[in-house]
Amino acid sequence: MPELPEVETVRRGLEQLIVGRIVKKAEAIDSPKSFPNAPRDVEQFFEHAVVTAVHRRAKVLLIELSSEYTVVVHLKMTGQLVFVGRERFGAGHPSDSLIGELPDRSTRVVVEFMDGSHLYFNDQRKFGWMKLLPSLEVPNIDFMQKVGPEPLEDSFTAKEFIPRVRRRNNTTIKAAILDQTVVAGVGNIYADESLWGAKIHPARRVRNVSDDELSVLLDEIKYIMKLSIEKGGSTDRNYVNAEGKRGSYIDFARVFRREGQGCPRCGAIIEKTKVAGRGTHICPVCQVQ
DNA sequence: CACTTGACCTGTCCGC
DNA sequence: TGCGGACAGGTCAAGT
Repeated sequence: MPELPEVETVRRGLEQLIVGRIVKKAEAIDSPKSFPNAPRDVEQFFEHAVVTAVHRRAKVLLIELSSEYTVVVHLKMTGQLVFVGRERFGAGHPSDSLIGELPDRSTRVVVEFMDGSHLYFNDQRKFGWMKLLPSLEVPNIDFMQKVGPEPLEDSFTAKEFIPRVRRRNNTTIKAAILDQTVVAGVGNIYADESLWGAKIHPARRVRNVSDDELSVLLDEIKYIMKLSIEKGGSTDRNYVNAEGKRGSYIDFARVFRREGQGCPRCGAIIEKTKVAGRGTHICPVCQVQ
């Protein structure tokens, strides 16, 4: 669900909404797992800290504070970071918001700013997490050391992509591009969409996929992710941006969640199967096993 | 070592 | 209407 385009959309929203705001306090609600080192040990690093920047690496958000600490957030499946300005209280809800009054029962962490606005970390399934780390330590954490290159960097070309995928030569192409150490940010939606774009069956072994096909696949990954960012990401179930609003990429999806409908390229009926343990959508004509 | 599977959770949907 | 079970999918630990 939140994959690279969704996390990037949240990042852009937060950059507009919370940079420059001063934290009053942060509170973890009822779920130590969502915020392993909160609240007692971390309060002093939040209090009166100014939000200086919001960055993204792969599917992780990095909210930098003037206290030289960084809030690291992974939304996993159902995580949301929603900002609510003071003006929203009493003003009713925007009609395009997917969420109601906050906090609600999925709220795990509440950050209150000095001006009365709030940032809510909601997570229905509790897979997501927030951690407060010294900013200097962030590049050294295990995740940062292992995660692969950003696919949208212009410097990331087929020349870098192909050998990284071929490290997983013995598995399926879908499993390979879902591997975050191969390339950052691809999840189930954009794996299916880009493999359809490149006319590659997700269950094919990497060793049976040519370099030319991998090159096309990288182009498709870049194209799909850029398009999805333009559309504000995919709202399949839970995903919302920093204003609580849905993204519209799913309306443009060619195969994801479109089983039983016609392939936009050839008209054949799109099928749903399982590859790499995930629900997988294919055109049985365009994507030959 | 490389790869696959199961666990982590909860809400939703489907069939009985 | 209620209930059990399957399903959703990002990541990591455990298993093959």
